[in-house]
Amino acid sequence: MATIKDIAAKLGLSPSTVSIVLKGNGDKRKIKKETQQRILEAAKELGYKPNIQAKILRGSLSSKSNISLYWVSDNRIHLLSRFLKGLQTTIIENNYQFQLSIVPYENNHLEDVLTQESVLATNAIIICNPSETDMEYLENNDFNIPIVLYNRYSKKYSTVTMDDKTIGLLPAQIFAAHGKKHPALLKSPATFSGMNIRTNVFEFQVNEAGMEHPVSVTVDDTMKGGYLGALTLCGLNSLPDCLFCTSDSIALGALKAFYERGLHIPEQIELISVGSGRPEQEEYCVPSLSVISLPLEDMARECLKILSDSLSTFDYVPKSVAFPTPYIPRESCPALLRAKEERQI
Amino acid sequence: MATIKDIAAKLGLSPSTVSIVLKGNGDKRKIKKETQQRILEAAKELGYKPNIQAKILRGSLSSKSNISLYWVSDNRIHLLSRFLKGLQTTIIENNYQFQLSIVPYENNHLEDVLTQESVLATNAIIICNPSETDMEYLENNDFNIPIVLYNRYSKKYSTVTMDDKTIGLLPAQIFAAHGKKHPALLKSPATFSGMNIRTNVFEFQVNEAGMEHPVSVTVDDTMKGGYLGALTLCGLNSLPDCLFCTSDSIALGALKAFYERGLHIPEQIELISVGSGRPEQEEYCVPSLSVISLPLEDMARECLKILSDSLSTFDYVPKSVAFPTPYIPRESCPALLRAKEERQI
DNA sequence: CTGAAAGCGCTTACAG
DNA sequence: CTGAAAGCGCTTACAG
Repeated sequence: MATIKDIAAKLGLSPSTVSIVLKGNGDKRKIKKETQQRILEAAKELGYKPNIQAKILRGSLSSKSNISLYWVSDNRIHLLSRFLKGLQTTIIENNYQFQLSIVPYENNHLEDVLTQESVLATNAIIICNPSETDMEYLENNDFNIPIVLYNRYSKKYSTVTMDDKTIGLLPAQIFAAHGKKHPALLKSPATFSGMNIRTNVFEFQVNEAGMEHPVSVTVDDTMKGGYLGALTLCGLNSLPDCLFCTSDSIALGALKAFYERGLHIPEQIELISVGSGRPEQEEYCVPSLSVISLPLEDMARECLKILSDSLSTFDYVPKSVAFPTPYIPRESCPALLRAKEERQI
Repeated sequence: MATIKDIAAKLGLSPSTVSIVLKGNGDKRKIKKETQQRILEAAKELGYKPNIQAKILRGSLSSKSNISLYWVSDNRIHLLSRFLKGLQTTIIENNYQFQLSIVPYENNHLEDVLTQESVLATNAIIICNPSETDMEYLENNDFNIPIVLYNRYSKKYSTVTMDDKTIGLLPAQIFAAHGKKHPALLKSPATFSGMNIRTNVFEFQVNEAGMEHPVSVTVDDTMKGGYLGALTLCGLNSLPDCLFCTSDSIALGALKAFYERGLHIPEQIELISVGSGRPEQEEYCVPSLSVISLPLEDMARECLKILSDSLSTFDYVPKSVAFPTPYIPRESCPALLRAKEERQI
């Protein structure tokens, strides 16, 4: 990497002069036009790239703490805006002096981007969506800065979690209370163990309640996936009378399929989804979606709080916070007025 | 801001020792336990915050270029994920060595965050959603680094735009070709002049085509806004037979209202929306949305390309790229087979 | 019109 | 067990 010194050496000038010209103050400081030309050309030729770390350091600019947010770059990216919203609100509310960097990574390849070197370049880290493989990498390495995991369990790092058991339990209990007998499950391939907990608990609890063993269809975590999965359900000899979807995307796709097949929701099939998407979308689809609501924004806020505390107290002892996932009944599975388990949890 | 030197001075130790302990290598380097304790306590007491710029500089880490993305922190934040997706794909495809920072700002208050000081701390900038006030600030100030504006016009900065005229023109032409007479418009308050262009051109063109003057309702740019706006339309003495919505959110809310009122789309009212949201959502709502498609991802990609070129060639001459906004007919306004203006534009 | 020198905060190899 | 010194790349106040 070429530096100002390199350019100066090449041209037989001093670093001062080169710096002045590169900063665009050549005219103001009356550097000869010709000299300016030579400097700019040399910069281009040598591929000069200003080193902003040096600029910041030199200028004693009130440098903000850098928080790096690691987010997987697959179709979970559309959840990022809810999470970011939570972070930004918190930053503004608390007047946190944070610079937020987004680091994309590929599923199972966290280790490619979260290196010891990259850790040196930030003050604290939020890690979202790590797979089992990624978690193993995290557990087997040491990074001497505050790190918080979003929705993952660890003894080594701070965590902000929700209760995956409840997410599977609630829909099963509600369907049971509604007298349903034939449950179905539209799920996407598990990208972390919590997803298996959700679906396993649902299947277990549905059995406990004396319902049939659920029909389970694994689909892509997209609206198209949900659409195709629901078509599969429609093709069965006997239709399910209730359906649990593991994401909003899947549920929204399923709604379209049921509509096209002339199936009435909730009359023929009650539907509850994991509320991972935008609440506004859940409210304004037809029929509106009953969901187990995931408090992404609140969790994002808590991630930042934990990091902020760690940074200011210099205390990196792992801290864990779990968030409730309340059930929000809407049209796709209306509340029974008498049912006590459907009160806000 | 306390530094390592401050801590060393306070304790009568050398900066070396303090650095070693703070980095977590105290045991490895056999620093007395007691000394370590004193250092950590002093760090906490003085509010020590490691200066990562200094760390990076000192370590000669292959520092990435920092690209700052300025995005307004109101409900437009849900569009951010599409934009980010475009950026991330480009970064990965081209193996760009960029660190991406997200800088939130309040509408009309870009000047609070985009300061000369903050510009020193980054290599290049993408500015999204500036208001007229924000644009004025930009036009009246000089920043000596590459800056690209997303969806705004400027002679001073590079721009990546779409054709706002076409966005208003197409729906009017299509409704006219379909023989519609009673147009309506659901729009949100203009946050930049391009939005006025879209709606003005629509209103003008609809008149040109001999249709009635459109009923125009201004609503919040949310699904709720669209829902309420559509209810207003339903309450009119004579219903519109076609409707142009200035965002996906508005259109989706409107769909719900029409459904509840028993109005059939497209039979009774044809609907075209500005396709600002997720394409998957447009496809899987009921009925699916006909949209003027905004190529956010491609535009994001182009923003990054322009900055990357500027950075490598050291050439900050403004460059402008305009993107087409193709019409995508779906169920809410099906294509007439014969209509030539409905071929992909 | 251009250059020499100091220093931003940190870490490391070396010395003791 | 701890310290003195050098240097990462840059900019600025000063000198000439």
